Amino acid sequence: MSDKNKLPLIYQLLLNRFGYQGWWPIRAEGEHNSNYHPKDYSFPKNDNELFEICVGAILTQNTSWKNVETALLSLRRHNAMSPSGIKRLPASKLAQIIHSSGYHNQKAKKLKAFVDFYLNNKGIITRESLLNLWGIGPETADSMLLYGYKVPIFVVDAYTRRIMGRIGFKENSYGDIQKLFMENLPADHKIFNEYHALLVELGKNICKSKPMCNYCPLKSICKYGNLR
DNA sequence: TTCCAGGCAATAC
DNA sequence: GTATTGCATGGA
Repeated sequence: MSDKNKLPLIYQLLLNRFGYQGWWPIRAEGEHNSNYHPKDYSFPKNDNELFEICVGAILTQNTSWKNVETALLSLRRHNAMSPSGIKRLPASKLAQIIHSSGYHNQKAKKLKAFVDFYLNNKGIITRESLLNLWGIGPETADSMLLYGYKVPIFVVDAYTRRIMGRIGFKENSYGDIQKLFMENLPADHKIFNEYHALLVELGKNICKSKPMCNYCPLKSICKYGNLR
């Protein structure tokens, strides 16, 4: 099997093992916490939910979602989970509120920069314009576009790179890996959504820095797994 | 104690 | 142009 033909197969194997993931975790009407909503691709349903996804995308940079969740709760408690709420706060105060997410001084500055942009560009958000902002790189921009704006663009993260590298794909840069997925799968935001979430699930639980290949649903097609 | 987490910008070479 | 370093909290 050629490498490219593996992409749909990997998706099926991951889906069979882990099931639908229901990303992006979001606090819906009447819910207290951010929750996953498997097989429901209607989120975000409004501007508040969209904004919350964008905030989460910035806060989760190189940080566990658990720490981000604490920071999101803190923002809500301080009445600051909105563009105006964040704009009104001094960066130092904002940093205190989100401290559990780590890098809180940097992330406070990133949130401020994003909010200014967001308020000045209602609804018109391009990848390029996001990348021009201080604090937003390719993964954060693509996460906002895919999970917030339902744009069919593939999100590449550290897990994706590790997993694809171990399986034996030669593509290594963000752009090359992204192209690999986008040129060999239907351009459907629901599929890109699940696929990325499933890769995270595999990377978190099995294809860790110390991989547990014996439990891996991809063992049969993985170069690294077959060496073990 | 050490390592790692749903990156990015600044700096060094 | 690529490699390294600083940013920081919290759980395993």
